[in-house]
Amino acid sequence: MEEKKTFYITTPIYYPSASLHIGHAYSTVATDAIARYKRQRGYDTFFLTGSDEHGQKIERKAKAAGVTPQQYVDEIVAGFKELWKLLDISYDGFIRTTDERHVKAVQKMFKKLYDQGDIYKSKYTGHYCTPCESFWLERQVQEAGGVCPDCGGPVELVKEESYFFRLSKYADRLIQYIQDNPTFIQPVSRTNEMLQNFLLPGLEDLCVSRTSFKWGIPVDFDDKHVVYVWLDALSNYITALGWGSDDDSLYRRYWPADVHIVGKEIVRFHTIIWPIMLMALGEPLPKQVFGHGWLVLDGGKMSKSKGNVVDPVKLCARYGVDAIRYFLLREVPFGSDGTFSNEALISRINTDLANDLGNLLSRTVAMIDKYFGGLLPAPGVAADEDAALIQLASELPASVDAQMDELHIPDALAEIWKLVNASNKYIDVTAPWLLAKSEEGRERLKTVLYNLAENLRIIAILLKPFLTQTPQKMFAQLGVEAAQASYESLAWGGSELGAEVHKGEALFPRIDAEAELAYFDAEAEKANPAPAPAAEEETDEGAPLPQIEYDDFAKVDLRLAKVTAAEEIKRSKKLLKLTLEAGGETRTVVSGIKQWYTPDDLVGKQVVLVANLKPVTLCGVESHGMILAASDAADENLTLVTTLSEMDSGTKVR
RNA sequence: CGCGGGGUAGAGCAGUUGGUAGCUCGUCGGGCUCAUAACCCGGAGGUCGUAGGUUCAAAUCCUUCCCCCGCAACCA
Repeated sequence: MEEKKTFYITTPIYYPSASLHIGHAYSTVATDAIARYKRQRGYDTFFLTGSDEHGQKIERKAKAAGVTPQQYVDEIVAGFKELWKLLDISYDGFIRTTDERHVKAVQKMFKKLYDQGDIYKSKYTGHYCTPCESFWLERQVQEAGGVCPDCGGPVELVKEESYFFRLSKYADRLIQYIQDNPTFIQPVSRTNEMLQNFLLPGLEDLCVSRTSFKWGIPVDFDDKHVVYVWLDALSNYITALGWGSDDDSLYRRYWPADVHIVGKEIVRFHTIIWPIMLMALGEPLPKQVFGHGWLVLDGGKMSKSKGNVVDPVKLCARYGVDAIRYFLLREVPFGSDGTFSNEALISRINTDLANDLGNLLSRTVAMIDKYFGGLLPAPGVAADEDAALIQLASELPASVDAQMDELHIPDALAEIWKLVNASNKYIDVTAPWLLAKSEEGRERLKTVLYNLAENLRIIAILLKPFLTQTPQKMFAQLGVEAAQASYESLAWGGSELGAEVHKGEALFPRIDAEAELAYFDAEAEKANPAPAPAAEEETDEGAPLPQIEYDDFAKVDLRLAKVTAAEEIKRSKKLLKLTLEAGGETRTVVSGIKQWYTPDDLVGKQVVLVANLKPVTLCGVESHGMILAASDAADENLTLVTTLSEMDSGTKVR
């Protein structure tokens, strides 16, 4: 008995700290379409999705909500599953990183890697905020301005004990693998990015445990530690198949994965950390990692405060699942970024779905109804214009395959639409309404309508992986029985003669674009009443800080200083290196004002210096203090603070 | 000179083994009346970011510069 070829495909596992938006829907719908396509072509397919549920952020959010972390994620993950149900996502497995099977397998994996020396215990220094009980990296603290990123309070330098994974040990092997397998990272442009940016410069070992929070998988031989993010999350792709459990039959059947579909932001982890984990475990690597682009919103990035978060649930309710699936699959080249806008969505629905496909079905069925009493006639007289049409229809499956083999989903749909468009044109050329007027014309008319019905049947079958409801509706109107609706019956001429057609509802009612856009505006207005959308950052920054004592203020040593020299820091987009003179003392200050000032602008100017700020190194230059500037929240405008009249430098400012 | 991607008709994009610049939407005009004011045909609209080079021939190859977008490192 010959075994069916297997196909294993995955989405990323999503983080349940908030509801999913259209971007998550995009990844998942695309993966679903590929999975359905492979199943249709006879592959023994396994499609995995899931949720990545651990980490400090979840722990905190749960605490804030007054529930346990488990309760918190349970609720959100239930929402994930609802959305996937709504979008007709045909996953075969749903892995949660809180699943017992996953927890056990990760512990086993951790132990194995530790025992063989690929994970080792070490210490690293970082910053600890006592009130928050949080541990922060140097970088995070710096980004927050030298304070706790969460509460804004002081942090203390501590050493935390951690486990580290020896990425460096396997780097050479991975580089070799990537070079030997040019299709491993897709699109190929990402291959260079990974090699040049991360692999060739050298990998640092990865911190894989934490002691600063508890919501994670405990390291079973050292219970102060929980497994930290990547080891936990990435391993889902094999733990879901039973790796490391008593029953690993799925693992043996499906691994290695044929393709991991991921967003471009996590290509790096899937093409560096994940393969190295597998190498260390002695398991085969996935055949391909495909990084797709993002749906960028028309008015900029999605943000709650802009009121432009696109909620897939609402869209489906308004336009139907297939309209949304079609838009996601068709609009954006798979692998590039694309724009999401209400205009583009409406345009796609109206042009492709309503005008082209829906109307083609409608006019075909109406004519069969009108001219032949609703019964599909046997072909009568053939004519020259038939041959090209039939050939196009016959070759269509292969054309679709050629695109799907490369995961060119939008192009596969475009191939199908070639037949839709050719059919519409065929009606125009053959002019059935004229044929209906004469007896000999009616013989020809039989052929024309048969050909149209047959095209529509083939189109519907080929659409099945992409649209989940429309093909059924088409079959119902065309009177196509289940036996003729399968992929196996795809060959030209499969429509049953005398089948009874049924005029039905429009597949996709045309949308009044103007009215619809007005509706969206009204919704946005409701969700986000005047005054004009305030950016999240703005509200944060604009909010008054708590009152302080004069003593607190007096701790800041502000001085006038004169800029004696200024130069760009080449490696940096933002930084200028300034040499200041203040009361006879010379010091170097690094300031993020490159965007607004050139060195020449600054030399000779009097500025206000925060003289007693702890020194810090930025882009390799040590900075002693900072200079004051006013800037708006969006960082569009910035101006340095100076004096109305010049005073001696070093003069105290208060 | 950190890495990478991109600059082609009003918009969004194809087009790189070099050989008369194409698609979708929009726009203008025409046709048709079976159909969801849908469908079909045609026109207008581009010195292919800039400057130079190779060539009989460059969107395509080489070099210069400009601009945009990610990533990385940075607003003390």
